[in-house]
Amino acid sequence: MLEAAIGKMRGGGYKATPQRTAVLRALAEEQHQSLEEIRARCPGVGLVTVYRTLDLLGELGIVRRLDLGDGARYEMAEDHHHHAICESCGDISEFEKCPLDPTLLPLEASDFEVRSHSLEVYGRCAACR
Amino acid sequence: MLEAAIGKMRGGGYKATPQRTAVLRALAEEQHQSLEEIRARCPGVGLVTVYRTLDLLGELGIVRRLDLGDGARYEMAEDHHHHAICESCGDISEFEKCPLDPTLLPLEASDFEVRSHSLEVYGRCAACR
DNA sequence: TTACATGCAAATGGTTTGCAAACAT
DNA sequence: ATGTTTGCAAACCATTTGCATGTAA
Repeated sequence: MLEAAIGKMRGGGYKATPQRTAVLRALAEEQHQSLEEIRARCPGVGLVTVYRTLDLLGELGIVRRLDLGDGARYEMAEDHHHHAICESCGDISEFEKCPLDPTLLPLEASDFEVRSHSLEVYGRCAACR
Repeated sequence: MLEAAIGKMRGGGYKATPQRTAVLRALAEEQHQSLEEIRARCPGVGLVTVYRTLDLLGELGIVRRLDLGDGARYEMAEDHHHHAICESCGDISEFEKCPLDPTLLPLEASDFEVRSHSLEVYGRCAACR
């Protein structure tokens, strides 16, 4: 899992430094973390380096950056899932099953080449109803 | 269209000032505009007021704030549509038809009450292929 | 060895806040 | 009259950049 990411980095001509792998490990521990959450998981790594590493990993397609209303969040791109955001308490949960019906995608017909997608569902969670 | 939004504002105990309606009119002119684009459409309104108005309209559920990778963008919440973002040139296009298959939504079964959703498709547009 | 990576401090830029003047009801 | 809204300037805070030092390959 991390091996693949490290391989991608090396393949791109980038060095697999301790800081970069530390950030990677932090990312693997939990979905959609904020920068501070990530940073808390790799205390030895400087703030600027975390930013630059996330940037690099983003370009390599290893991490995905998202903004669900509060600030920026990051997650491993590989594990495809979607978000359910409670508008009342702000809790974010995930679900794996993708309710997209590909035959209903109008882009199939057009010249747009679909590479990935992102789906967020907003509403109220069980606790807030 | 704007009438409904104005009514909602008044209903919430807020005044429908010229500045606020100017921002509303600006929003109605085009989808997913950046703050500066909105501002260009209502030159007389102060920067801070635009921010505060967008904030207010957001709370009232009239506008939706989104972040597609570049900064924040805003659009009228009422017109439900989705985004196709070209990863190469950054162009954003919309499509109306919603490819969501509601029966595949796993949340239906759980206690999460779905109010709205947001879908973005990433890939390459016709011009960039 | 050597080009790449790190980290501090400082710069930046979008967004928010304090406060006094203008306004709607 | 009274409470709301506006707008400037200043404060704020997340993110980026310059540059000297450290390090992976």
